[in-house]
Amino acid sequence: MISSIAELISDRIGAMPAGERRAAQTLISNYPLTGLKTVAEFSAAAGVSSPTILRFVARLGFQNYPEFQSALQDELAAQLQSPASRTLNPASPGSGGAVSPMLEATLDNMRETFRHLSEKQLADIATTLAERRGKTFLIGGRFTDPLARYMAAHLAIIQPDVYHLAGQESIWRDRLIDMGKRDVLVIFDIRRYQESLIRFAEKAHQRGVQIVLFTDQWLSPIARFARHVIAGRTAVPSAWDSSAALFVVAETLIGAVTRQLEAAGAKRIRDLESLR
Amino acid sequence: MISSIAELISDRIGAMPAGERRAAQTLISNYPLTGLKTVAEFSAAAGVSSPTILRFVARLGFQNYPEFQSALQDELAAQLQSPASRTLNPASPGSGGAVSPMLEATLDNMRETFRHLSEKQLADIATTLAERRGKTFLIGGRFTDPLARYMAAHLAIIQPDVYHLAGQESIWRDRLIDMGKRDVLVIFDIRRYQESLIRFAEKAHQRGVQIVLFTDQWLSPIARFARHVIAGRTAVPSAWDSSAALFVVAETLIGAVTRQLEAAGAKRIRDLESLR
DNA sequence: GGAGCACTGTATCGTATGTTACGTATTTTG
DNA sequence: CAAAATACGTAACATACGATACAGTGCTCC
Repeated sequence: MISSIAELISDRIGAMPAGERRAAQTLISNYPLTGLKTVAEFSAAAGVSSPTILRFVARLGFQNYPEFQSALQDELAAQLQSPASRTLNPASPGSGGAVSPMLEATLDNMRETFRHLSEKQLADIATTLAERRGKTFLIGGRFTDPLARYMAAHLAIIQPDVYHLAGQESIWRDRLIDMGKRDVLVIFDIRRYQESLIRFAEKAHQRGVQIVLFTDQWLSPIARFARHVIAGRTAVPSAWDSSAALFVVAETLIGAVTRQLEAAGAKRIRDLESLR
Repeated sequence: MISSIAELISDRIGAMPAGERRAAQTLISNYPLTGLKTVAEFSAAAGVSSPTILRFVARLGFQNYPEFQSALQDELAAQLQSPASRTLNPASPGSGGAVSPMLEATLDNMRETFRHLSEKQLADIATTLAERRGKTFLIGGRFTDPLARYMAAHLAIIQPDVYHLAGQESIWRDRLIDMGKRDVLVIFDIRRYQESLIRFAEKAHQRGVQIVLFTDQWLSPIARFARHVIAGRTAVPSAWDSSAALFVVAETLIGAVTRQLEAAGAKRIRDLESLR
């Protein structure tokens, strides 16, 4: 079975005329980037004419050039999104043998999640949470609401006016009345994205509330309304998605907010310390 | 110094208008593939119009869209040629920020936690949860109760009679009446260990309830009464302890229980699948 | 050695793509 | 609250891109 285009090419390169073979070799030698460029660039790189490139692509079974490029992009996407398949490192020695693939996937998810998350972004979000002039609300979906609770439990200690929105939809929907521009709403929403949350986010957005969204890599529709979006990886070899990466981001944010408030010499923090 | 376009974006994303920010977030969440597609596709993915994409690209300093795409391709080329550099921001210079140390510590915690946790232990605990003949109760402390909720949210789907004990102490204390030998109680308790939880665990133990304890490496006093103890590492460079390792163990257990029930051909699992 | 065939490049065409101008909506500022 | 400024989308435009027809070239086989 042929799974990648590279395999497909090396499979058929023998049955190709000279010009197309040059095209194939050029593509393989710089795979898959040359194939993502224009036909003209590809042909120039291979030293052949554009029609030859198109004939080459047609011989591989693609209807047209864009279809060929899409296939390459899909392949690249799969490659980039699953770094696990790329790590040929045979079982790091410190792990001491058979570690569950579940853990490995989770660790990968975290690295990937943070790779797409710069220090600056995190600092910005922390600032949003630390310097908000109004109130902070937190809410989550079916499986992620515990994360909202976890974050709320910490933030509520170092800041006043932190509220977790719990219970029935009708209950927190009515709390929209209290929300305005100076407030921050932290939402956790991974697929399948919940209608009720989306509606809630939209209305909050209309009221000028700043929204911080924790979601998965496919981005909840709420991203439309969000001021800040954190996209965590959720794929693990299990029947369920993993929220572990988002959990770690949440903890990191809690730490960052705490540090900012400390640095700002917030009175509340000093009071807290004197209480301990 | 800014070396990658991703950095450039996250550096300026704060100073962008809403539409362009959505474009930026969409690109980052699926970096860099979205940027390699056409303007129309990019704009559709981000939910904005094409001109917004072009303005976004212009704001990043590119003269036109093709130039932007070329830059992305060059970056990708460099990345593909040196796969080593793809593991996390390699000691990103000037990272006075506390993100990397925090993440590193968390990852270490997980490895350490699982190093002291054999496959067999996990399997045993999963079996305890899967083959229990009575009910499952879950409860946690001030910061760990969300973990109990998270686990309950999943288990309650694949099993009947799973209850999270919430609210005031007096409420769940009274539920002791319902508990007996065939039941399982999952407790999350890290320091400082909560008196109320310890009392509760003791009474449950006296009634013959099987206790599964999630705690930190210093072991909650509840360990005396527990049938199974999971000791997670919690130390991170932050003002707070981290529950991330325990969270991952919880997720792993959820997955293991699910698998066991599937393997046992539980009717409920089949019914669930037919519902989807 | 000549006829047939396959391969490749040049030139042209239609179209999809990036680009720009303009009007409307939204936000910011005095 | 008014007015300016900024941001955003619709629609029209020009370009560059992929596709195709056709002619030239080299090779094979009789």
